[in-house]
Amino acid sequence: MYERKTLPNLNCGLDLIGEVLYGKWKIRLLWFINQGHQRPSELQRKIPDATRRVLNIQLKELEDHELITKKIYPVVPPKVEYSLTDFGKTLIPVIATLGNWGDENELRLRSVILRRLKSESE
Amino acid sequence: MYERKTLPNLNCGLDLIGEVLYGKWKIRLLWFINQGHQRPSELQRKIPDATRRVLNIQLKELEDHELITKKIYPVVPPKVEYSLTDFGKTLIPVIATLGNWGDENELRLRSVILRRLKSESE
DNA sequence: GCAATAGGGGAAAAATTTATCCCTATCTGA
DNA sequence: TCAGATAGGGATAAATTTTTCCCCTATTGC
Repeated sequence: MYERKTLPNLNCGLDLIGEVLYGKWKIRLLWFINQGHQRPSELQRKIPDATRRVLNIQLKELEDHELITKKIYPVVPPKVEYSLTDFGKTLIPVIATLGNWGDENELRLRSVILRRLKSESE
Repeated sequence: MYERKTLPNLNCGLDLIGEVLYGKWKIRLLWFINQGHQRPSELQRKIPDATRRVLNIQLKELEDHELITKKIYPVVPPKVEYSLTDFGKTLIPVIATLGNWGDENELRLRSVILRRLKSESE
């Protein structure tokens, strides 16, 4: 595992939430787990652009941060289920706020993002 | 400037907001600009851990995404002021939601984040 | 014996983001 | 005249994150 060389800032609320939510797929993982897609293979199907590996890594981080729990059923073939902790559930409205802003401004966002991408590649 | 090799996902609101808010200092930049700290040197003082360079780069991205505007006064020494656009202002409540969650859970977050950092370095 | 299933993990490479270093310019104040 | 404030940029290095590739577990069914 990669070991940080510089310590993160933990000065304010924004630093703190950033520390647990940063990660390309974490927010989506929380969202889908909340929607009842709890098994690793389901999550992979919901997020096909991420590799299995990264999802595992980010799920582990979410677990370490006590936002989700992992339940391993001792059966064969293995069965694993992730659930939000009570703490993790308190994040759902926050994530909803983010998603709503994105949805409400979809057209404009798509436009400015694509414009910037194009100008970069010139 | 670095040129992306893979296109970002822009499927849902979460993807879209992520695209404009990802960046280590962007949220803080928006926050401080909203609080009236509009000049680059002020912003640097507010965010001493970031280098001048990164702040400039991220400010440029925020500008390209139409969240802020940059006004250059033709004086010497140079004077520059950033302001939120109307679009950018709509993000403030969203950022407040993030910061509030972080503040409300400060102790717990600090604890789980530090625990994870320690276990990493073993 | 072999494939399918369901879940993982290590090592190294690639992608991406941030940081470092050094440079430009002008004016003010000591 | 030199230091410091103001704002900025290019090149390169370092840090960090994500992807790729290949491997492992154990059981069931054929």
